[in-house]
Amino acid sequence: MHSISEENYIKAIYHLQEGQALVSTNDIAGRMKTKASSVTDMLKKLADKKLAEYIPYKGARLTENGVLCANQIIRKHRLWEVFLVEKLDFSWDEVHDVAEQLEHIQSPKLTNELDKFLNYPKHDPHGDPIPDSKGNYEKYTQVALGDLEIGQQGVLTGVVNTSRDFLRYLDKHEIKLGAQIQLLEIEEFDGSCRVKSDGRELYISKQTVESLFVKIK
Amino acid sequence: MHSISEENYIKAIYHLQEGQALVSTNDIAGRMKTKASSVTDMLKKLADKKLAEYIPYKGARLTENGVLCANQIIRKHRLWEVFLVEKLDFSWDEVHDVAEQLEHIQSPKLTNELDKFLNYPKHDPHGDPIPDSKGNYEKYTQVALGDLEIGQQGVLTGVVNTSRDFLRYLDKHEIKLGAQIQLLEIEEFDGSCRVKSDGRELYISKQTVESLFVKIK
DNA sequence: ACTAATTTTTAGGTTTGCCTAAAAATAGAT
DNA sequence: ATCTATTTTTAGGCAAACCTAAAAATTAGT
Repeated sequence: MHSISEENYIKAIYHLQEGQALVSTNDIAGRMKTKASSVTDMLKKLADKKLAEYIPYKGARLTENGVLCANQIIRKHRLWEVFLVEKLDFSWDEVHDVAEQLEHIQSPKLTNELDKFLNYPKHDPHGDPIPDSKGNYEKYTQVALGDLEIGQQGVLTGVVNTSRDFLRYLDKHEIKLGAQIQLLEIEEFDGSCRVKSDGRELYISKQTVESLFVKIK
Repeated sequence: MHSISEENYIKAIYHLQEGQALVSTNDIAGRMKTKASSVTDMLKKLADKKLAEYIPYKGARLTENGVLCANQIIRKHRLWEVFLVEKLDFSWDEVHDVAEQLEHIQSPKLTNELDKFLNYPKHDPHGDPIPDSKGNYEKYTQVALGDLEIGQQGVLTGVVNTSRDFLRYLDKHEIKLGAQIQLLEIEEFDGSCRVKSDGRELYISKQTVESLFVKIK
């Protein structure tokens, strides 16, 4: 098995290697809030364990095994987030730190039973997809709310910005994931939008529009 | 906060100090499956943190603070056990290892919300009492099934032996916690008993009788 | 292309929690 | 009461995961 520290590095590399061919030591250090020298130590260890390929001075990326491992951690993280929000009345902005702890619990049975208990959710409360027990997840087309055509509608599936303030703002205006949302008008002057969600019309700022993702058919 | 290792020692001392004035280094080492020298190291640290009193060569016991801490860990452990059995279809004999991991998750909100979600259970699936958020728990009189008077009845509240085999045996014979159980007869010759549980009469061995606890009024 | 700036690695150190082996203290037996 | 056996502590080490500071490699500017 892998230590919690190893798992955290795996997760960090996974998120950083999106697109990138190789992830730099410094980028990992930034994300992990450690020093570059600590990252070098760990990269050697992950390479020894065949979880990452590591080319000194060039960078690293996860092997197939490493990606599999990352998917399992992310699966657990996101399932726990669903649990916290749906069953224990946590709000979006409170789940992250706890899920960060829960994602390291080792018990395939626990993970799979939790998945069943939650009715095999496909997305977490932020709209991010939840990998299944084999590591596969739904890669639907997400598009920024602001990129919809006027009059077009979609289902709110995710947020880019996960700052506490932003999530509180959404809660306050009762903008919920899974809600149908329709773009009615874009104000030329400041980029703000008039949208319709759950039957209510509301105005939202350019910044908010850019932080919301919708799934379109 | 306390490390996972510290928490495990606190829990071990708590369980061992029942009755005892002081718990010996060796007893702790036995329960923790470590060496006595490691225990000495940790006792010094716990004493520094005012979680235990430690008298070299004599032994240790938890301070009031240490007991409070132990109660919180036990609270979490037992709440998670209820969750696993009631919500995720785990059986008695599968919950321990997972609960052992989950008990270290740090989030008072999580613990209290879980408690609420489970409807403030008073006992875990083994019949052990669950401390409330202040560390108080119901100390009812538990008595070994074999110590009942002939004809007396009680509610099955706990098991001493938690070996897989034993728990499976109970499941197989549908002997469940919370069931009303009445002692009908003790066989002089081998100590086995005739009991009545949930309307069914069954014979159980001396060994089993000694491993079952009942709550009497 | 060569030097300067940046990035990355190496070397050596710290803390936590464990270990073994030896020394010290306590408990038990006669 | 003394000697032996057991328990406990001390001393010194090891691995994981972090750190700082210095050295080495890479990248970038002109």
